[in-house]
Order: sequence, then C-alpha cells, then structure tokens
Amino acid sequence: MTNMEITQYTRDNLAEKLRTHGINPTHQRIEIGFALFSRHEHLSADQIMAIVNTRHSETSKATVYNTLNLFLEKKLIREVIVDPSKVFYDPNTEPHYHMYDLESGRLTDIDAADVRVTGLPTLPSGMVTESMDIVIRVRPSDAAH
Amino acid sequence: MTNMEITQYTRDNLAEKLRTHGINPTHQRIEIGFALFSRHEHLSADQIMAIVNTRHSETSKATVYNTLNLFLEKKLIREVIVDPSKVFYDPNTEPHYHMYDLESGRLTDIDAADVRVTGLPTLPSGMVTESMDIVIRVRPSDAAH
DNA sequence: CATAAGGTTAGACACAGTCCAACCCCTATC
DNA sequence: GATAGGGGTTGGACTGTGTCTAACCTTATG
Repeated sequence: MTNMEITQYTRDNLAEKLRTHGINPTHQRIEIGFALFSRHEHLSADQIMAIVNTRHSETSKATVYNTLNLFLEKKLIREVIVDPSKVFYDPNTEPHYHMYDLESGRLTDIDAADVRVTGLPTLPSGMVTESMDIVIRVRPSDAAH
Repeated sequence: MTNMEITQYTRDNLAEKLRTHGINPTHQRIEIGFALFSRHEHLSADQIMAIVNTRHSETSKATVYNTLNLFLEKKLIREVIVDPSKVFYDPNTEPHYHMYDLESGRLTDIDAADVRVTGLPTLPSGMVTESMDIVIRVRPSDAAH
C-alpha cells in the first residue's frame, strides 16, 4: 500500500497517516500535513506557513521547513521544482507529471497512467532512477512572450 | 536556421552570433557567451562569473545576470531548473532532455530525437506549449537515499 | 519528581538574484 | 576635438528563500 484512499482528511486520520510513515504526530506536524492533504494543491513553504498560522497556534518558519523536509524524507510528499524562486510541495505521491502555467504560476497534475515515454537511453551502470519528472510549460496564446 | 554548426567558438564568431540574435556584442557579453559556448556544459551564474573573472577584465554580478537574462530573452540559451538552490544555463537550444545526478549535481543531455512521449492530455484551449522538460533524477545504486 | 530525548522557537545567517543610481564608453554631430 | 546622449556596466543595498544554532519547551520514562 502506498496511499490508502482517504477521501476526507481529518486531523485524526492524518495523525494516523503520519504514524504509519514513522513520524511522531505533533501538533504542528498535523497542521502542516492537514494544510497540504486537505487541499489537493501544490503549495510553497510560505503559503503553508500562512495557512497554518491563520488557525490555532503559531508555527515558526524553522518548523515549517523542518517538517516539510521530514515529510520529504519519509516520502509522504514530493517536491516540485519548476520555479527558480521557490519549491512547491506536492501531497500527491502517485506517479504523475505537471503542467505549469507560466503566466499565473498555477501548477496542475497530469496523470501518468496514460503517458508513455519511449526511447530513453539506458542509465550508466551503477545508477538507478530516483524519479522522472515531466513539466509542460504553457502560457495563454495571446500573451506576449 | 536555428543553430549553425560552429565546431570551434572564437570570440569573433561569437560576436557574430550575438549580432544575428540582435544583441550588441560588448566585451562582457562576449566573455560570458564564450564561457558558455566554448564549454558545452551547464553552468550556474556564479560558475560563469568565476570563469569570466579569471581572465581579462572584471565583470560584475549585475552584468552576469543582466546578460544571462538577455540571452534567455533572445533564445540564445536555455534555463534548466532542476536544483532548488540555483538555475543552470544551457548553451544547447536544440530539443533535448536532462539527466540529473543527485549525488554529484552533474547534469547531462538526453537527445530528444529518439524520445517519444504519447498520451499527454490536450492543452486547455487558448493555451500554447512553451516547452516540455523531462528530467530524470538518478543516483548511484549504492548510495544511501 | 528528575532526567533525557525529541520537538519547537526566534533570530542570526547564507546565498541567489534583483534593483538602483552613478558612472563609463562609444558613437554621432557639429 | 568638444559635446551630448544612449546603451551598458558597476558597486552596493536590498529582497526572499531556506538553513543553522542555541535556548527553551514537552512528553515519556524511571
């Protein structure tokens, strides 16, 4: 099981999800996880911090980064690198790719199930693939480029 | 013609290349272009600045960034976003993808000619594709992950 | 209770990249 | 060959993301 289908996240089942990934579910971690998993959006660290700090207790910048890096390490979330100025964190760990709207900065998922990539070279020996990312950068056709 | 085959770059034919792209070939711009095009490597802004400042005159950080952004605008080079901490600049504007070694940070090209990608969704109407980037992240198989 | 380990915090820090106002250099014009 | 003007360059200040550190808090355990 990589991802049991939870349709509605609560702070309780999120705590459970953290535990099954070997993460001690503290107050702050649950809030940060909740921010990511209850929305299904790609959020940057500062967006997450803003969301978390509008409710309940304050959470520091250090904790936000500590927690996101912990979640990454434990493969609970993924990192999406499309914008040179900030990293997006992606609660969807199923295989998928991304479409990035250069105009709005909006990032949307492309299901990997339908996509086939052929003709890639074989890896140098002793190397293994960690991930393959595909990013399609798009813009409105009337926009000046 | 997108890219005439220049096997050996000199400061002279580089000045010519800049001119054909509508760029006034100044001293600094030629040096920065030479750093990128004579190597066929992916360099970051600080690497370029280091290279340029070991020979001839000094070039400021502002000029390095101004020039790289100008080159990007004029489609003389491409930007490769794989590492959250820095942008790489790619002198190769032919269609190709990238393999990124997470251990060493080394970035290598994958020729696009052999690669086929099928099953991508159609774009939302009014949108055009600016680019499609594929990044294969690899690491040594013995490395702790 | 005492202790220790783990978690959180504010604030200092590092670093990539941008901005700005002053300056420089080159060319055109007289 | 003086002058002016525009494009290019510059140092330095600044911004924003992300990291580090040392102190502090919390919780489980004996």
